[in-house]
Amino acid sequence: MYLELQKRLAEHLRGVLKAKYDIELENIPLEIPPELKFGELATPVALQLARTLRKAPKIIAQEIVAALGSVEGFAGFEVAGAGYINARFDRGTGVRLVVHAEGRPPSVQDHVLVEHTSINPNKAAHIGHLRNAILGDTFVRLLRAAGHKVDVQNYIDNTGVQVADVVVGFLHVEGKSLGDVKALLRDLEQRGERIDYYCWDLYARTSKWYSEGTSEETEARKRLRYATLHEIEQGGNETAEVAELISTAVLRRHLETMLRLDIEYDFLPRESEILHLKFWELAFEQLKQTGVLYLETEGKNKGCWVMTRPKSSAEQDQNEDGTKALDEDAKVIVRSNDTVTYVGKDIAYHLWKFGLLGRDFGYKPFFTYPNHECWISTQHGVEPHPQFGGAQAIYNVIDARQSDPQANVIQALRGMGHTDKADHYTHFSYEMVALTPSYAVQLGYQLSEEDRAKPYIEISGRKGFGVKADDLMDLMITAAKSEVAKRHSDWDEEQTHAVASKIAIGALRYYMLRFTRNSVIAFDQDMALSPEGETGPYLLYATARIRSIFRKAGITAVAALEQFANLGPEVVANYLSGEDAEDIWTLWLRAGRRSMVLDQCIATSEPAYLAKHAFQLAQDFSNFYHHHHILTEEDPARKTLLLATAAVTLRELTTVLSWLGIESPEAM
RNA sequence: GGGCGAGUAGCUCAAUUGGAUAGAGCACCGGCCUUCUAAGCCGGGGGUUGUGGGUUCGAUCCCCGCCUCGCCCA
Repeated sequence: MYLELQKRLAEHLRGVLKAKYDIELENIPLEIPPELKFGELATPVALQLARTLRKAPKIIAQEIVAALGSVEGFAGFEVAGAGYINARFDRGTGVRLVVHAEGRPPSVQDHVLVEHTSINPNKAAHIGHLRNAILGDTFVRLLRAAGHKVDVQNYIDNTGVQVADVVVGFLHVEGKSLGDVKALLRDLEQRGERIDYYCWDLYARTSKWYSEGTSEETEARKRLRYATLHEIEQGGNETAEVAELISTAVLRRHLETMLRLDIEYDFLPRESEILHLKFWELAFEQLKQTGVLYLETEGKNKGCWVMTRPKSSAEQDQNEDGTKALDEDAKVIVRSNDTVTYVGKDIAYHLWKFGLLGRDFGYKPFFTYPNHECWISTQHGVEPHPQFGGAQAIYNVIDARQSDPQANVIQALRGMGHTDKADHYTHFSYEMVALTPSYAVQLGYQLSEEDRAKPYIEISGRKGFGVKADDLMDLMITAAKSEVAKRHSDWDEEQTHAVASKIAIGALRYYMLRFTRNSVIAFDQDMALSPEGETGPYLLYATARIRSIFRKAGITAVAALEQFANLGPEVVANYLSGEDAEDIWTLWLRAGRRSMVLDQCIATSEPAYLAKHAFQLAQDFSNFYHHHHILTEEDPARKTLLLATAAVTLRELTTVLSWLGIESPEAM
């Protein structure tokens, strides 16, 4: 409703400004007033024009209102304050728009690529990875809801130092052979144990092992580490085979972990193929040809291929004679020993994403979801396969610490002349997840006095503060279960577990989404699961209450809305006027804001606005619920309206929750 | 040293990207179950938006200086 009426009013205002003042304004500012008494939409446009028109804003506002006349869907306009124009919706029309028009048909059909999760496949996923995956998955749902065609990618760095470390652990700390590792994998499989958990511990032990012993030993271990990394990058040897086995097994576990949160992927591009298919060599040629990279001939970066960083002051780019000055601050892309940096490989990968590389991965199926297949990169793939890459816009869900390398890749694209692509490259950055001190204690960690006073405890492998994603979900489900069991002693184990899982996962997802991206989340299980406040359970409780009403009323929410559609608009408008109807109208207004909030979320890459919207909807409903008793309402027309209000709230809540990846239980 | 982000109520966070009296949640105090789920609702107190200037009809938001914190690069 809001989106339509907003557009309609903007059109009319544009027309008036053109006809009356010969002014063409591209963006007419339209906002939602702080209070309902100011109407449903307002514009400060008269304030804005006061200067150019050399008139008092109030006069301008009055002239605009007079020229507007009547606009369909609006009950009227008035001038308020210093020169605001407040618009009132026609409530009968508004309600009809909410009932019918809130399911906007998808219109855009561009190809968008979202990359998220991207966990190193060398140990179990932890709580920080959950924020990444939940943010990414939610944004994918939002893009799809808005009509975009989206491919979901999960980039796998299976040849990096992290994988090398765990391989060192298997081969040199534990002294296992390739055969032993194979046997271990079979063994774990049989016992139903998790390889990612096994690696979690082994990785910690290996990190410790590096720093132990005499200085000769630590030196030797360091060399071993890089030799192992090198062998993995090379491929075609036993070390690489161990890495492949382990990283693939851990990757499967990660996909299973994410599936618990209803998170799926379409394609898993791997670092190993980027290396073996020589993506970098192609990119290197393009970078040289476009002059983005140049060979440094002096200074500390002598012999390196470097890329100039953006300068704050452009002066220092050239010497007085016009030659290029020595730029010590340039970003090294190829080191003097001919090895390429991570950023270099990333540039190549992103050329592929935009379809600019001129080479493709091989593809094979890897993981089967109920409704589709997830593919993985390989050197020699199968035919036929779906088409990935070549996107018009990309979003990389990567934490804020990576903003510098991400900026480098964007800069390289721009330097190569792909400005349009660079403009559609979004580093979807987010801050870390930490723990509240009390939750860290609850998890069994020893905290110093100083730590207890902090707002949050940073998760650190070194300090030993880590929470595995699966453990966290298990803990939350257990906690939710005991709450459910308290209230529904008649439910069997299966039903209790199913409802508790929905509550726990919903609580987790909501907690990860309610904060804007660049705020640090101090995670606390009790806060996330709290039935009060801005939490998942509070939202789910609202849906459960509405469902309960319809069970008792003996009709479905859909039927209630159909019945309501038969009521005349005048009747509806009549019931929606007056003081005691304000909370009903507020709820309809809120329900009518969904598509507007969706647009805002996508424009700003900020899913938190929808999380907030859902909360406010639930809050408005709770207020409505306590003021109007639906089932005992004696006036049949009014009862129809009240039921429809509950129905539309349920529809909106469940729709928005599904976009947030949260499923609501029938009862709780 | 350079770059990015942040500083808002006792605490954790918002603020439709320059708009009306800066809003929520938690915590605290008081009230509400014989009626659709009290995992709820209603009411109350609580603010010099780090700081000093600037831009303008109007600044939490934009510009400049300073202070503090976090991260990245060197």
